[in-house]
Amino acid sequence: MTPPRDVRRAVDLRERDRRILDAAALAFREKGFHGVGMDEIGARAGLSGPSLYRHFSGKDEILATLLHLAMDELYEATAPTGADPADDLDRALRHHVRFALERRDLVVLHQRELGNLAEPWRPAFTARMGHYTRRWEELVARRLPNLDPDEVAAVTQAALGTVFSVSTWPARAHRLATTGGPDVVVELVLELVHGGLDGSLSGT
Amino acid sequence: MTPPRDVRRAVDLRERDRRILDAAALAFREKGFHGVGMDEIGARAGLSGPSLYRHFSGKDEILATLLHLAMDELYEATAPTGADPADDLDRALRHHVRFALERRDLVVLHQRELGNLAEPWRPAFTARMGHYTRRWEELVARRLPNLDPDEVAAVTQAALGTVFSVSTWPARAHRLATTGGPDVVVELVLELVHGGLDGSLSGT
DNA sequence: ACGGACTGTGAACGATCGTTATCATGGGCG
DNA sequence: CGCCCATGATAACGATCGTTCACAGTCCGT
Repeated sequence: MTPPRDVRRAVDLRERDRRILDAAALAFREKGFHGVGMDEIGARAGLSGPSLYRHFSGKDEILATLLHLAMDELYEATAPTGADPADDLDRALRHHVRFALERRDLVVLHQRELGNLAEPWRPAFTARMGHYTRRWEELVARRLPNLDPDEVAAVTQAALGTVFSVSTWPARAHRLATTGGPDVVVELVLELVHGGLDGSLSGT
Repeated sequence: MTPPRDVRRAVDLRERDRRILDAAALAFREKGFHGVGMDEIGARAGLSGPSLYRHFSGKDEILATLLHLAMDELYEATAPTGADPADDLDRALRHHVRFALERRDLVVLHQRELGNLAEPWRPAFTARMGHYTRRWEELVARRLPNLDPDEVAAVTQAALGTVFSVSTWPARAHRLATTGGPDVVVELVLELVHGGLDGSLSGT
């Protein structure tokens, strides 16, 4: 009998693969995709470099898998419920800030290593990115109906920039999360973003 | 007679060096520091790979020079005039947004390649980064006096994340700048940031 | 005109990279 | 037990990297 799968997720993994991916994500965040060798990824995961090829077809697939993992999480968070537009946007923002706090490695990769995604993974991922961006712009457009499409796109990117910056905050700014817990950071960022969007309600 | 220099700037260059640096900045932005070879940098600048060593001691120094160039521009923009704190913050923000639009390559490097800065350039640049961050936090703290230091650090990073996101906006969002000119983007981003900061005036 | 400093080139070196080949080990099952 | 497939390790290959070397052309002061 085939094991049950969550069809909406592009990636499903065994436990050993997760160790490899976690090690790779951390290493990629620290030194960049091209700055880390297969031997180092293997060593961090507790095995040798060439053994990684028993789990992935190569370094490129490891990166592609990590980017898809991040996209799984981020895309789901943008699902509209059809209810109050402001609630949908608020929920998406909260989920993103929390994810940027808990999986800094994945979010940093999503910001920095998109350009290093190789064939044949690039087209499929570019398509997913398109859907993701369109959903975000819908969330923003519903909240700010009097903006034209270019403005919606810009405001969306600015808001995402604010949210994702959490994953690159230096230790000084990150202390807020370690002392007060993640919720403190979530509320602070949401206050900033919502305040900015409220100010943009004035129209063109 | 020694040529006159602007002492506040860490970097001063001849014209040929600028071509090399521009080519390197563009290549680094597209493929990442480790993803570009010296031969490619040279080819983009109109010469061969080994010729670059007539102008720089190596690849690491090219990156270090680029990061210092970005820091020259960004640090100057954070100078307080002692006048109205709100004006100082506003001027710094405007300068940063405009710089993130005009020199996307340098700003992207400043965001992504700090970790690839090698010895012996790392300590000096880390020190400059510290001064830069502290000046920014002062600008924010003067504008929001009832925030504690950790909150100031977090709000500062979030605002910088918003501003610097401009340099990574995709084409869709960037069309605002090509159709309406850079000022449209500057005003939009400033409205977002100021709106967020106003909302945070409510205190802890 | 001569000599040296400056700036360019192609060839080549050692190191490291991603990947493959080859072999060892061990658990599940006839 | 004997077999096999999954999973590990070591050695090695070709490619590419950053860098150095040896050399050629050009400009300029004497």
